[in-house]
Amino acid sequence: MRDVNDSSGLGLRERKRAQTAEAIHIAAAELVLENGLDETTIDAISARADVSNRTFFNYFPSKEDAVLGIDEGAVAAELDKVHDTQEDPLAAVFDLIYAIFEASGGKQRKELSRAVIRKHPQLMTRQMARVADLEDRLSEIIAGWLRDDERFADDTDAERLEQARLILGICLSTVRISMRRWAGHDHSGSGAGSSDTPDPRKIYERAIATLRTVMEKLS
Amino acid sequence: MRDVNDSSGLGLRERKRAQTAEAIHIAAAELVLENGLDETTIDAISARADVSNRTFFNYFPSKEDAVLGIDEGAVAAELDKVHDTQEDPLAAVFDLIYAIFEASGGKQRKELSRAVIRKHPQLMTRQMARVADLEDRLSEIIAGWLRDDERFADDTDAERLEQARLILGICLSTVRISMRRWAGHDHSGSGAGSSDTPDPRKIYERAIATLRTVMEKLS
DNA sequence: CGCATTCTTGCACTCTCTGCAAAGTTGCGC
DNA sequence: GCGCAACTTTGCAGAGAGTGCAAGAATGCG
Repeated sequence: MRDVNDSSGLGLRERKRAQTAEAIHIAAAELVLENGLDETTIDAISARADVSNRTFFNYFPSKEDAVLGIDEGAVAAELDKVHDTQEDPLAAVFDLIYAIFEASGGKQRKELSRAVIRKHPQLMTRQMARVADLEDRLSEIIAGWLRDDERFADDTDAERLEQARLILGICLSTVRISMRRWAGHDHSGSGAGSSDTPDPRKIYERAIATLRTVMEKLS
Repeated sequence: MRDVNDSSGLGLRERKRAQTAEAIHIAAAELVLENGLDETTIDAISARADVSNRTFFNYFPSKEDAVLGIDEGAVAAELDKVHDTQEDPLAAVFDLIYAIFEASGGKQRKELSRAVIRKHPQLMTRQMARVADLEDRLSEIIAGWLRDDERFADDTDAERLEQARLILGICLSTVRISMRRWAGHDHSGSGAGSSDTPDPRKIYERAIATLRTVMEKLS
C-alpha cells in the first residue's frame, strides 16, 4: 500500500491522500457530534469533505471507521515492530494495545474522538471488536512472550495460546472501560486549565492499576 | 427461543410463532453452514423457511441474530429473575452470563450453533457484543453484589460500578474464549454419537478455572 | 358468528457497500 | 516539455440490509 520510492520526504500524492483522509474523518466526527451517529449518512460526510460518495469508500470501509479515523495501514505497520523480549506480560500487552490505538491519531483527532465516544460509547465497543479481529495475530505474539515466562513454562503451546487469548481479552476490556472513563470525564471544570486532556499513558497506567486491584480482590 | 414442543398453556398463536422463529433459525444456520455467512442472504433464509422477506424481520433484527437464534424476549426475562444475595461475585457473574446464554436455546439449536460458531468464530464476538449492550444493566446488578462484599466495602459507588464493569468484561472474555474452545472441539470420535456435546456447565466451570489460573500467574 | 387483535406480506424507500470503467492527476524518465 | 505508467476520483449500476406503511388473512374470545 505504501509507496517505497521516497526521494525526499513524502510526495505530493501521499500528502494529499493524508489530507483527504483527515478531511473525511473530521467531517464525519463533526457531523456525528452535531446530528448523532445514525442520523449521519455517508453522503452527508462525503459532501462536507468535498469528495464523492464513492471516494469515501476508497478511504474508509465504514462510517464508524471514518468517525474514529482508523488508519488500517498504520495499525498493520505497528504490528510489525513488536519487540521480542518483554518483562511483564500484562504491561507488555497494554503497551501493544496502546501502540495500536495511538497508531491512528493526530492531535486534533483525539479531542474530536473523545467527544464522539462520549456521545456514542458503542463506538468504543466497536473499536475493541476491531482489535479483536487481530486476535489471532496478537494472541500468537503474546503466547510467544509467555513462553519466556517461567510461570507459563510448564504449559503446552496450546495452553499458552488460550491463556494469551484470555489475557488479551482481559486487557482489552480494561482498556475499554478506562477509555470510557476518559471519554466521560468532564474537563470543563473550574480548576487550573492548562493541559486538561489526560495523558493517554496515564490512562493506561490507571487501567493496569485498576485491573490489578480487581484481580487481587477476586483471588 | 422457546421450546417448540412445549404446548403447555400456550395458545395456537404463540406455538405457531415459536415454530416460525425456530424454522427461520434452522434455515439460517443450515444455509450458513452450507454456503458461508456472507454468501447467505436474508432472502435465501426466508425462502427456505417459507416466509416472506418481510416476515423475517418480524422475528429477527439481523441475519446474525437469526443464525444464532437469539430470543431477545427470553434474555430480558432472564434479567428480571436475578437473585439478590450472592456468594462469590465471580461465580455469580458467570452464572448470570450462563443464564442469559441458555435463555435462548433449544436442544437442536445448540448442535447447530456450535457448528456455525466453529465455522464463523466472529459470530461469538458478535454474541458477546450483544451482551455488552446490556452492560449498563448488568454492571449495576454486579455493583449491587459488590456492595455486600467486604473486599469492596471501602469503595465508593462509582468505583464499585467501574470495577463491576471490568469484572463483567473479564468474565465475558473468559466465556468467549471457552466457547471458542467448545465450538472448536472435534467430537467426530468413534464412540456412540448420542450425547457427546459437552455439558455447558462444564464449560463454565472450566472457564472460571482458567481465569483463576491466569489471574494467579499474573498477580 | 362477529369483532378485536395479531400476523403476514408486498411495496416503496433509504442506506451501506462493491465492481467496473472512464476520465482526470501526478510522478518520473527521457 | 513530453509522454508513459501509476494512481485517484468519480459516476453508474446494482446487490443486500433494514424500516414504515397499509391491506388483507388468521386467530381468539365473547
